[in-house]
Amino acid sequence: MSTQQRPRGTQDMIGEAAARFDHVIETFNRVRKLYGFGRVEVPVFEATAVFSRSLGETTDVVAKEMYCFEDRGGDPLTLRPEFTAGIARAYIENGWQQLSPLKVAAWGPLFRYERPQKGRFRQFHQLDAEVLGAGEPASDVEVIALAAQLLTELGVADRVVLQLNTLGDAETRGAWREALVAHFSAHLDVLSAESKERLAKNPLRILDSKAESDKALVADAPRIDAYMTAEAGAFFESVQKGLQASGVAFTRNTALVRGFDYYRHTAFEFVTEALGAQGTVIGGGRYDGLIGSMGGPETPAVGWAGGIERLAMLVGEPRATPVQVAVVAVGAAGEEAALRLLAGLRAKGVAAEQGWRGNLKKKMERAGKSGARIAVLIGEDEVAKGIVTLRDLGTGEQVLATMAEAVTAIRARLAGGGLKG
RNA sequence: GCGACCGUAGCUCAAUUGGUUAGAGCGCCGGUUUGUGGUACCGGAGGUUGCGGGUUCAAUCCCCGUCGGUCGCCCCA
Repeated sequence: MSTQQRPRGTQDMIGEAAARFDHVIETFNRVRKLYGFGRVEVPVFEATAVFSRSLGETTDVVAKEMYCFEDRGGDPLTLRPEFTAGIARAYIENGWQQLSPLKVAAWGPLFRYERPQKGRFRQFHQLDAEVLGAGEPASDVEVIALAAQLLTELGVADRVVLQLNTLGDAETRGAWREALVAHFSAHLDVLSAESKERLAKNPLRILDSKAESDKALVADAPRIDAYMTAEAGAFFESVQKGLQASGVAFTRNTALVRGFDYYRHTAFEFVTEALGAQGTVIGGGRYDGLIGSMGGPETPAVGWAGGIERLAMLVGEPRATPVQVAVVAVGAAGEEAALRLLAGLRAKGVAAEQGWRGNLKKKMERAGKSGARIAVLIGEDEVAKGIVTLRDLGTGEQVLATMAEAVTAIRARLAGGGLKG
């Protein structure tokens, strides 16, 4: 492995792993259309400032996790570490406020220079759904319901719980934050080293500290509910009612927070126990302050991102999607007829392939492994008589069909469940 | 960036206290069957034991470094 090795934290996938990955994306694309989310395409790299300004210069992501480079013209660029900043930039740059409320979805690779672990990679992939230009709590409900249905359709809902919290409006958040700083500052002696760090940079994060020594302090910490403005309280209430009406179960987690100041109101995470420390499979919230802080019009927005690798690890064996028909040319005599038949089948939407190599036995072996339900044999005899031999690979029974009607006969049999019929 | 554990055929794993030529199952290739797959039997290919250095008569095994993975911290999907 010393010669050519993939970069740390990247992955090569084939077979089942690739199929799981693909299954997550296909399910996402299907479900997001049910909610009227169109596709948005944004670049994989952006001017570095797009991320450093939106995420904040001092955050870990910007300070030590971004893949930054200069292109040949000397422009500072960065491989995207998240979707939201690029989408927000595009919204501002292209005047998409005219289209608001804008419901968009994306998926693709993201890059973070981190220490890899299970479910954590340097090139990883996320699903993303955003509503831009809507401040109504119903839009929060909609994006969360989309995520919930995605998890249900992936068959992982029973192993994932939705944790919900609110960060309030700017006034609420500010007052709560002040109270938290005061509370933790009064107990510096027992605060863990990590949390002292957080106190300066990101005090809300102390709430989900894993340090034993912090637990008691965190339990006593002021709760946001005591600082909630009437408006913020009503908003949160409305989101919760909406989720109930939508049939989406959730639990309140008062320690669930977002570090960036532009996050307001709703914060949520879909969490599993099955992936160790990387338990969050989908995380999101409302970020009403972001687009304004990036120099755009003040624009309310809410959205989420979900880790494709993490979801792929949770889904069961994806149902295989083998070809339906294996065409077997027996000797040189059948080769052209086999190609004609393959073209005819595929044109009619029947998944079909042929094994190119080996004698009949080998080709049949390959046909069996392909998972096809029907093998079609075409050799000298068939060509001479203008027929094909259909073999049911499940039962082994064989019938003949005319070459001219082969495609319809095969389709009928695939629909009918076998050669009989 | 910090701490701990791990690294043997494509995959999952063996290999006595350091001791001949590093084995097995699955998979792959070929044959038993010159127009018939899945089960069976026979055979074959495939390893610089991640890489580099050290200790030793002798290293898959002990030591150091490095690369990669895993688990946790930070942070986060």
